[in-house]
Amino acid sequence: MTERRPRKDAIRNRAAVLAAADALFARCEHPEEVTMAGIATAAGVGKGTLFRAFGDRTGLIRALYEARLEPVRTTVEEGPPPLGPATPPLQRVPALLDAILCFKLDNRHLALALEQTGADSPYRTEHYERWHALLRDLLRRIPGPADSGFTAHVLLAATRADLVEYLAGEQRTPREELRRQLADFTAGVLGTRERPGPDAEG
Amino acid sequence: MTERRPRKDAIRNRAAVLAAADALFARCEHPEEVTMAGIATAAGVGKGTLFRAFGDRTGLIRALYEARLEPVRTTVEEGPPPLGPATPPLQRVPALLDAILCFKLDNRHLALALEQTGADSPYRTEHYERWHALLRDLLRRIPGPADSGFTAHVLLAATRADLVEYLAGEQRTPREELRRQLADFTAGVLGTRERPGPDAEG
DNA sequence: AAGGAAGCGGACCACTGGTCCGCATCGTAC
DNA sequence: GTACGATGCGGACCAGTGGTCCGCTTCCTT
Repeated sequence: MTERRPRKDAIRNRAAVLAAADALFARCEHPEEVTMAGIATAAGVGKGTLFRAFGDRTGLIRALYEARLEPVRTTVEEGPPPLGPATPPLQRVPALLDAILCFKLDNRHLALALEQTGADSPYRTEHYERWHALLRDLLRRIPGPADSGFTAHVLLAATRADLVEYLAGEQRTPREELRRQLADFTAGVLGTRERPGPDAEG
Repeated sequence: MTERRPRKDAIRNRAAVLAAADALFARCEHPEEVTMAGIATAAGVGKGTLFRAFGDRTGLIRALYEARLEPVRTTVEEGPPPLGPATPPLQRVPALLDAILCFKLDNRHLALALEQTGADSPYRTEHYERWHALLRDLLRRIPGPADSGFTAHVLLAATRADLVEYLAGEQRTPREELRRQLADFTAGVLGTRERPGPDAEG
């Protein structure tokens, strides 16, 4: 329990590094062209400081990602409907997926950088496990013969960073259309799709 | 038009490189520990030969992958049902996805190596475009309000190499169970699942 | 047989993530 | 305020990667 508080220069440097990295990832097209040395320079610190504070490149990216994701997580875990825990599963599942999709759209560069850290599978990260567990539990409360765990994986795969990047960034699919497509697909999986209707195909 | 045939030593070397790379990828757990120099040494050629024949690392992996995939492609394009073109969409879609899943299970290392080539998105490859176009066209012939293109992307995302690796390799999901889960999910998406309640046109 | 084209190979290069340790900075005890 | 040990800093340094280059070898053609 002798958790000594970090020194104030350490705190300042950590913040500077995170800010610099965030800016660099936002500015650059391909995440791999953001190097550790570049981040260090941009933050005005030495490389050693980066590795001391975050362990390695993956650790830095993960820290950045988690920081950005934190508001979403809070809203999901203790916010009001339709994202919060009080929402019935049939509405919460699509709301959750939409929130994740929007997050990835708003943080494409970061999400891409994180998933592209080839070293370890993107499935063994804490935040993936969390989303998956939540989604799986929600799906379990919705009648349907398909395996909830697998369905949760596939629904999450529909929001993978590189797919989102491909559709939104390269194919220029507009944000709202992408959201609608995901919602439609989700509705189909959940069986909540409105029956024969005027589906205005755009 | 003046396509000169390659010299015979070039042909021999190319084959040797492909064989050596295949063996190395099969032997190693993580694809990134297979280096170009290692492949060259194992094949008994110089590094220059690798790059001359395949352009870069991605080119080599892609060539290997396409070579392995070729039988599947042939079966799909001109084979008998349920994979061949004579099959009605409602049966061909699940058959196609099952074939892709099995292929990835049988070639996990290669598929992983290919998808992990972070440089370019896995969505802009020739074979992905081919699978996607085929799947999308099949889906178009099945009534359903969801966007066929997007649905095709998500169904293909369900067979992504790292997800398959995670489920089969790390979580030890048995092959047959994985196939069943994918089939179940697909059936749900297609609406071909025997449903107790409201059946749409099907 | 001879000449030129195609291909070879491995030293070489640029650059990366990551380490290391002498030195500056900080928090604390007096 | 000052002295002092602990904490953190920084950038030279390292190992190892993908990729290039060019003198030399092998092959094909005539």
